[in-house]
Amino acid sequence: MAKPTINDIAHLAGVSKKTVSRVINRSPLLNEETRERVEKVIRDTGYVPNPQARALALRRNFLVGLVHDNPSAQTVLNVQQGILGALRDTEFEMVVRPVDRGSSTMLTDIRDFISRQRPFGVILLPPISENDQLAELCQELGCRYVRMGSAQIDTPDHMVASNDRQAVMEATRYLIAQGHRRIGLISGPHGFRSARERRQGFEEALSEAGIKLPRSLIADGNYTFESGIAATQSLLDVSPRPTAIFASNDDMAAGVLLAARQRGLSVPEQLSIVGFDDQPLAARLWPPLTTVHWPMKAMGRSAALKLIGDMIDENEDIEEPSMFVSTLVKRGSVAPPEA
Amino acid sequence: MAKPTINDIAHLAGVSKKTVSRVINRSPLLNEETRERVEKVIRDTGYVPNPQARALALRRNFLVGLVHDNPSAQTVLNVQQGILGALRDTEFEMVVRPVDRGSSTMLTDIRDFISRQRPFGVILLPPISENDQLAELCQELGCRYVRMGSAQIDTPDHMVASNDRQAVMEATRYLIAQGHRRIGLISGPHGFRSARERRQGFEEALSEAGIKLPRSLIADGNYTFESGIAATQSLLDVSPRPTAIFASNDDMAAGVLLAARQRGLSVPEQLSIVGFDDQPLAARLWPPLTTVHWPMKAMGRSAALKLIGDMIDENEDIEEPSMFVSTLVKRGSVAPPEA
DNA sequence: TTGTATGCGTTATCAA
DNA sequence: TTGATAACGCATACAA
Repeated sequence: MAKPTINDIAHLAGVSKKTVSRVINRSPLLNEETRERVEKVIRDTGYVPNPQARALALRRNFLVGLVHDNPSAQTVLNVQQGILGALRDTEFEMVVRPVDRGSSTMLTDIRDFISRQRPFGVILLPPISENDQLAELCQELGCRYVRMGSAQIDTPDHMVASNDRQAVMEATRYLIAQGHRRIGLISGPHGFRSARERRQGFEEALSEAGIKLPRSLIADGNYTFESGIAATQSLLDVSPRPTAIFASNDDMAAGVLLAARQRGLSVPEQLSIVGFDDQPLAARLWPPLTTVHWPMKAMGRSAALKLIGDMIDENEDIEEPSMFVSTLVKRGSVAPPEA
Repeated sequence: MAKPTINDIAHLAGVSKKTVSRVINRSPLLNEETRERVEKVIRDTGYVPNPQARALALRRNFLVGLVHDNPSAQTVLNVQQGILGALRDTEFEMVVRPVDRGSSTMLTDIRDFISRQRPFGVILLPPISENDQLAELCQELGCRYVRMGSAQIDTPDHMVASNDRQAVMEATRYLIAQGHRRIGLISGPHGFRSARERRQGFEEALSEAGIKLPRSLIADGNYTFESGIAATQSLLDVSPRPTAIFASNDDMAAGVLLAARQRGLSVPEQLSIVGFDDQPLAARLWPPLTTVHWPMKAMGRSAALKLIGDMIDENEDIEEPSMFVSTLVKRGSVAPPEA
């Protein structure tokens, strides 16, 4: 049989379409036996409402857009899992929209996407989430949005943030507590808010301990494995060389590990390493990487709930948190410096 | 201004809706100046057709479903990139649908998804793509589908496969050519077609070289890092111990590396390792992992094009390949065995 | 080459 | 508590 429509159900149940519609939408003003009769027909026929038709009539659809520019594979996936967990058992679907932040047409591309699909809302991943023009664009187009990122750069209803600065401060304090004084930093790319926050957390922890950080112990990275290798090479050329390195993400930390090995330095005995992200990779390296856990899955879930919360919450008073704390995961890549 | 509709455009251009519709759908029978006049209005107003309305009228929508059960983060992401590349500049969007293959309701869940959303088509990832009941379900529901996997288990129009067996044969031949005779295998989970194909490729290469494989050199894994460690421990207990190990995926190969290190074995001098997948992880390990490149991105692209090809091809004669070859990537984890 | 009438499956309005 | 009728925005059949 062809797919039944609301008309078929109405006919079979001997009621009007509107009544069927009321049953579907759990309208309170409905005779109980009418409801049961209609529900039986729905069950028997396996009828499901057509989302496209609903979208047209309601003038809103059930798509949540995930707009991103490949922060890192694992990050994207964690966020997706979080979002999909929140969307589970709702009528919402997640559509993924990758963009190219290097392209001059990025804003136009996103504008086209939003004005074409008119998604119920969009979730913006870092680093493009840091782009204020993008947020303004969403406002202008009347599209709900939630930004994810490493600092509170929007109002709580539009933002799910991690406190990267605080987390890196704690990680750095841990290195200091282990006895390290010469600690190198590999920063993230210029212009990334996450890079700035992590760097500031690092610097604050040092200054709080009264440690002066020579400029030579700060190396530029761009979040790639290769940049981690290159940055480490320059850091290890400094004399006296650092006894520990904080890399602003795990991929770069993996590069540190490789570069250290190439120099014949043993980790953690001769060089301690701390990363950021807590990707699966971190636990697979040797020694396993001490790193900051970035709760992107939980944040993705929260972002999605912020977006659709109003539509599904029976009890609307559940307020999604807009700030998440990252925690240090201690594994094997940190030890006290050699005498 | 509210979003303009086809009616507004028709009105502004002084034509009927149908004419506007013809312009949108590039109907050939249209007066050139009429077309230009309408197109100008469309440009000026920034009009874009409503996909939901189109979907309703056309009785088909523009959603491509990606149904999977988390093979591995990187695999999912590679496939997504491939699909999204193919969908780029089309009116199609990708919706992601994770399911739980362990759950008894998996088929029901997917049935609900398909009959509710009525996606234009679905792409099924391994391992659930190997489930024939799932393919039958798609047929029954009249939903286009393409299965991805490690062997040709459906007709070419429904299948994008990699030739895992062939690829593993070549990888194993490479180990043999290096002089290895005692080679251990860590298999994938029972019931996975990819596991079977890879194992068979391994066994065929050995038998072709006249090498008899003792049962003790085959260890069961389940594609996780941890299972790679456990399997390696049992393999290295065999006496004489193997000089090389083929792990059926990279995560397990990373486990081999770790377990070897725990035993104090140097890689590749005392133990050679070959993996499968060519995840980014493979290049970040030390030594970098020799592994089989699994072209999931290209396969995802091909799967998407197979699905929507008819709708977008100007020249319909481009036949998407249904078989992809995986190639061996030689890095540092293989060397001749010690004397 | 263009327009009219009608349908797609749902919800909203307003009256019964 | 229910139903008739009109949207929603677009496409198709059939005329003109």
